[in-house]
Amino acid sequence: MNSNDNSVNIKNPARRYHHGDLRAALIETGLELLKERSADDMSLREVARRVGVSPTAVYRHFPDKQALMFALCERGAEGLAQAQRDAMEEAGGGTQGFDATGQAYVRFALANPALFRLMMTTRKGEGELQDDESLVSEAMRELRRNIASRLPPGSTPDEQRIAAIHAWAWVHGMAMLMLDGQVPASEEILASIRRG
Amino acid sequence: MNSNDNSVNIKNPARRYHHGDLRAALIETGLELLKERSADDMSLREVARRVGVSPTAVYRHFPDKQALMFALCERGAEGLAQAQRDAMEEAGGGTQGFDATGQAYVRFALANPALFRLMMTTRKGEGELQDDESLVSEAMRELRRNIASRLPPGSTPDEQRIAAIHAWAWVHGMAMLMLDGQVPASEEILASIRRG
DNA sequence: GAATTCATGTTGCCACCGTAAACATTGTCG
DNA sequence: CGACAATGTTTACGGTGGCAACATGAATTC
Repeated sequence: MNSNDNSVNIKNPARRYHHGDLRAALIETGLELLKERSADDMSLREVARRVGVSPTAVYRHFPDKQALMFALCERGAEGLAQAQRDAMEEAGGGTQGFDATGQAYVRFALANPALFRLMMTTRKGEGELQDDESLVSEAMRELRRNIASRLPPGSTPDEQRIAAIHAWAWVHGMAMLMLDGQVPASEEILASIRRG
Repeated sequence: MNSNDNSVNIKNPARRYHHGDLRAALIETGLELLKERSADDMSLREVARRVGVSPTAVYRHFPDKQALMFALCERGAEGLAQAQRDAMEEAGGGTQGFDATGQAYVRFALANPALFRLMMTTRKGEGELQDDESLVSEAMRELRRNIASRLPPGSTPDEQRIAAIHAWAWVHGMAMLMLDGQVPASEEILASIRRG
């Protein structure tokens, strides 16, 4: 009944040589580990240890540690996007919904500090420069769409773009300052995030 | 004529057993290294190597690596505070000055990415909870003072506090998104940081 | 000025890390 | 059944932060 057992062969309870679905297990365990440690303090070896597999087995499924971390980021980005959608829907759209997405952003960061940090510092292609889409900025599509509808009519696309960036920066700064302990993560301050 | 030679004994150009001012040299070299590598990729041993000293010599001046990093943060915080004051003064105070400090904040982050990140993730006492003052938030005193004067008269201290936090979060989010490559660090966007 | 003390270096070591290379086991397909 | 490909393990290497023991030399005391 161990829900963390991502193994496919459940016939024999004894240790099998082949895990069954090691890749998924590594990701799941990695995500759990990120609830206890920062991404920097999380070692590939520890993930492997928890899954009950040798350190180098990981390399059958990920070219290097960074690739594993990237997989964790993808999961995180999904979660953030989902949280955004849920918040918008639950608040019934409109201004209320817009405020709710901002607060949901910060709450997601506070609930998953290590993962959130990792997501932010990880870019899509490991190469230096990117086109303009990162994992996270995809999750921000909702935001961008809603920003547009909240601007005075006749705004140029450039104005919309900048307004979206400013709104994102605002909540993102809030999240980071709280994560870094520079600003208390109090409900009072959380609630003050409104009226983009 | 090596300006990086923080040694006191300059008589003998040959390697001396005692460095002279190793502590200062370590900090200076650490800051230089932070211009090339992220804080995580910077090793205590590499700093020692650059200074030309054995790795464990560092421990005569800092209890552990974190303590060295903390010393770098202190320098960084000074630099940031200075940049803020300079910007305010150069712009001649007032609204112009206020906008200038915000842009100076982001520009400082872009100019010292690794140091800025380190400063933000490092808290004063290594213990969990803090009183409300961090290294960086000291540098933000200027901001807080100016925020107060830009609010409608009769604002409560609480409103002032929250307004300052929002202003800080805004520029901080801008800085982080640019550092993380989520938003281009273009002059256009930089210039859009005004009217707190 | 010589002897002693103490701050400040060094060497050697340990456990841990990421990861490459070689080998072992097992599921799959002809 | 037999061969092959996929997926594990073992071993090993260089790098890391940090501890303990030792070496050096500058400052302090007689």
